[in-house]
Amino acid sequence: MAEYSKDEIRRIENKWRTIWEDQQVYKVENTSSKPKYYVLDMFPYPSGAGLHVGHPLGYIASDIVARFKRLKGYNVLHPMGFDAFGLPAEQYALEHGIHPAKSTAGNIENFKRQLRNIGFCYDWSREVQTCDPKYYRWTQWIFLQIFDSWFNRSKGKAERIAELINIFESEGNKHHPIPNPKFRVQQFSSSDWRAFSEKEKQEVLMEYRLAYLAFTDVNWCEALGTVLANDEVINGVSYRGGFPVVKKQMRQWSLRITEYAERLLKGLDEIDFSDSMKEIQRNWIGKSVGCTLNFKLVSGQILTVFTTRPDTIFGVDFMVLAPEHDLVKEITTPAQRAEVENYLAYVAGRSEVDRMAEVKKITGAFTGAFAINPFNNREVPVWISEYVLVGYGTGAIMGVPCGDERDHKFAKHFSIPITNIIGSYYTGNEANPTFDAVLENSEFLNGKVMREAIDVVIKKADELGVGKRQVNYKMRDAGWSRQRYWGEPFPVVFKNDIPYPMEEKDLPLELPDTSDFKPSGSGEGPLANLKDWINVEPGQKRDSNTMPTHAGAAWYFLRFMDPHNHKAFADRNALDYWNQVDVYIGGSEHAVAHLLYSRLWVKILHDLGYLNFDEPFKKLINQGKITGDSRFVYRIRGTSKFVSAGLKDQYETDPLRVDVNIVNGLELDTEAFRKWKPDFAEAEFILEDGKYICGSAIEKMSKSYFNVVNPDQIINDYGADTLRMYEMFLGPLEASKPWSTQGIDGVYKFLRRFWNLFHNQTGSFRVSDTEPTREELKVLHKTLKKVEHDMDTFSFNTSVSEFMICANELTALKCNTRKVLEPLVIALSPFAPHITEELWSLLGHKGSIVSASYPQYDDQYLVESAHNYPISINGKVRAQMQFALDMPKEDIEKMVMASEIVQKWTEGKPPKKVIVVPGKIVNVVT
RNA sequence: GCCCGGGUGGUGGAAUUGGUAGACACGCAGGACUUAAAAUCCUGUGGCCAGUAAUGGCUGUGCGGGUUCAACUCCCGCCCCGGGUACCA
Repeated sequence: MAEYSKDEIRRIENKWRTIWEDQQVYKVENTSSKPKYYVLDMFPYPSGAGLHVGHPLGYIASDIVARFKRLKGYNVLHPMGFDAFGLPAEQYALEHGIHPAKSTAGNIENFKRQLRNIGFCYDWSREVQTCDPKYYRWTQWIFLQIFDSWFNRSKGKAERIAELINIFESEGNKHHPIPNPKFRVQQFSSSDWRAFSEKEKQEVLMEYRLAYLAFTDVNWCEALGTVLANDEVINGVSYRGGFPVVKKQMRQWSLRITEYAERLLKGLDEIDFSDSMKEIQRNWIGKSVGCTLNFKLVSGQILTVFTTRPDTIFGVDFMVLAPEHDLVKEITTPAQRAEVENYLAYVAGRSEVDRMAEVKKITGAFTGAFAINPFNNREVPVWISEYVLVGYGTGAIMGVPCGDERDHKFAKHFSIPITNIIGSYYTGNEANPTFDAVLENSEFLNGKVMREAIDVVIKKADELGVGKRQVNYKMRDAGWSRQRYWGEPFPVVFKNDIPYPMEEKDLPLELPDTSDFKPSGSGEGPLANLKDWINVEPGQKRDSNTMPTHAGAAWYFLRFMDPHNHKAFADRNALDYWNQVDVYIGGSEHAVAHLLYSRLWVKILHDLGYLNFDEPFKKLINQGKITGDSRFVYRIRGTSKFVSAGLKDQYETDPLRVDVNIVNGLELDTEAFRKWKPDFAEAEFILEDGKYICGSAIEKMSKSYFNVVNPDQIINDYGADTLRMYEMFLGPLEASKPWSTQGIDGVYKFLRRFWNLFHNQTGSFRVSDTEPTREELKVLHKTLKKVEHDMDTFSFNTSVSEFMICANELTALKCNTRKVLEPLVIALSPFAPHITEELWSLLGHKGSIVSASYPQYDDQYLVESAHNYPISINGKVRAQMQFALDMPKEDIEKMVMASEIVQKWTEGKPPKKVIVVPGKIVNVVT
């Protein structure tokens, strides 16, 4: 009947895609007697460029897991949606005048078409789009819940603002100090609280809210007209477009993620993320344990520093304040005023980029003030320098040049004398941050090892009342306002400059339709241009900003559980049933932002009682990037002659990227090249060995590098099953690798060979009902065991190899018995769903293979026949030696040797079994 | 600089986590089929040496040491590549 040809593949794949859709084969219910399993992909941002072969890598892996788990009897949630708000659509609108809603919808359609072609088992009835008002109604609702909560430090969890108000009314804030030490009110009693005006009360509450409005230093990007999050700024420029970014004070929404720093850190121990991912998050949170120390200044003020190394207290030779530190103006002596002001002017004139570029540059100014070391009353000079940051710790440090590299350079540069407290550990040339030195010149610490002295000093400081234990975090609160149009509006109304939450019944606050997306420029968002919308009624205004894309993405995995609910973000039963995402697959580029915000939102929702879990993702897999493999041609300067790569050094050439699709390996299709662009129609070539050889480079896959390979093309040439298996075959899921079609034929040949097992030479379907031989069963069970094992470790590349071996062996055995082939069809179906559906129906089954159950392997077929020999130790049979049947006789001596060795090392612990192959002990089971 | 990964044939990559390194696939070479080519199938394929041959020997997992009966795997030192981070006290 049919050969596994291009036409047949197309017929089979189209047929099954249609059946899957028409019969809603992948629809999943929220109620089931089966155990649940939740497999999730990081939903894509639907860019205009469409999918390239790099995108589906993770989707294919998760699809395999989802199909496998389904066959294993789980009720599997495997949804897909779109992270559809975002900057690129808005930039596109500014440049082309096409409304983001329109371009986004078009892009989503294209993505869905491409995804459909790969044969994923998504339950599309659960699709969500973050820009859909029915969706972002709940993004806004959750935001309001966060707005309506505060972090109770004594309980370590979020609570409702109403509870905080109760506390204030009964006891003021003595047990719950204001998180911000600079707020104008710090302590208030219950009667103070009652005496506050409404505005004052709201201002105080704002200092506690987990979503709050405050003047903060933000990353302002003039070119984009918006504020960027820290993770959207790379090396001082915007991650999109590479525009300069400056610090600016603006009234912004922020999420008080810092309150959750400790729980976010602790939670990492309970979830299965890769070491590198956990490490990135830990670094981002940046916990450091140390203490504060108070230095009295000669002029009377108290200067508090934070240090992780109180053990070096006797090595303090100077103090440094951040230039922006509050004390600077106050303590500067008249003699130093000019120098300090000069320096402040210099610092103010430096942009983020300058500072980034010149991190190593040493600058500073002496204030003229002196601080008194509380432990030995030594007076040390107080300096200011930009290497001390206002935002971290107390904005001031104690300088210990012998132990800290930056302090050392600073001391050398300004000729400050250096005290050595670590003896020979300090050479005089560079600082040594060791913990192991025995302290010298350190009075009561002399003779102590540094790491042990830390606690001694903290205790002593506490006794003397000059310091206390302190934990600091690098992480900042998350800026949550964007001066953009294409995002979720904030569901609040300002009255008297105080934001009040909108009522739930009035949600969603829909994004107004407009064609004016231009930022207002002043720092207000484009929504400020829409006066009717902004001004609700006299004295009542809306927020002109919108939320960042992270908002919609911070909880979408919850919405998938119950996507059409009008009454809640998801029904409680559905949330309890689906619970955590069992496996989350996506790129490591979301290591900090998305994954931290998702974890934060889930923790808050958990604290407020909406969820019974407080980590969203049980296991995270980071699929590697598939990089592009670019090709270059070399044009001789000023001509239209192109020289082959091996000869290019003989000429003066310019490299040009050429479309990878007209290069075969490294050999350029010169005809196709002439047709590629009109400029090259007249191209001439200098060949080597009759071929034009291109240069190559591995770089990211990008349209502008002409190295994009579109999956549609591969599917057209080989079919989706080949694409799926080939992407898995390419290498370990988590490894990055360049895309290359070298080898795709091997996968294609495997599928054809597999197909041919079921067909005779003329292409007719022919499967026998004869009993399988032991050898055939061995091949079957070996494959089933290997593949099932690989599922646990996500080693799909070796599974594909195993299937290839299996097909080769069964072909050699001329196996065509149903009892072997049918289980294999099921086992292969997660990898190659189309071909297996077709074979499944040819085998006479009605309905989709998804309702089949996964075959269990049986170890009895895998046991090797072997000779068992007893080993006597001290006259008693203590162990069995197992030998392969075909072991030659001359290896007997080696056996004896081996058993002697065994006796030698198992004193008292005789092994149960020793497995030997010629000349070697393979395994000793004790 | 610091913190994570990683380095295995011509290529992508296997190796049950300390047990016959190089599975599987690509590529290449040879053969079969064909008038020919493509496709397909079969055989060989880390390197060096010996042998007509079957085969045998040596060597071999970035470099240098070490532990072990046994090391790609563990330990110490170094080199290189990829990712994260960047004055965080």
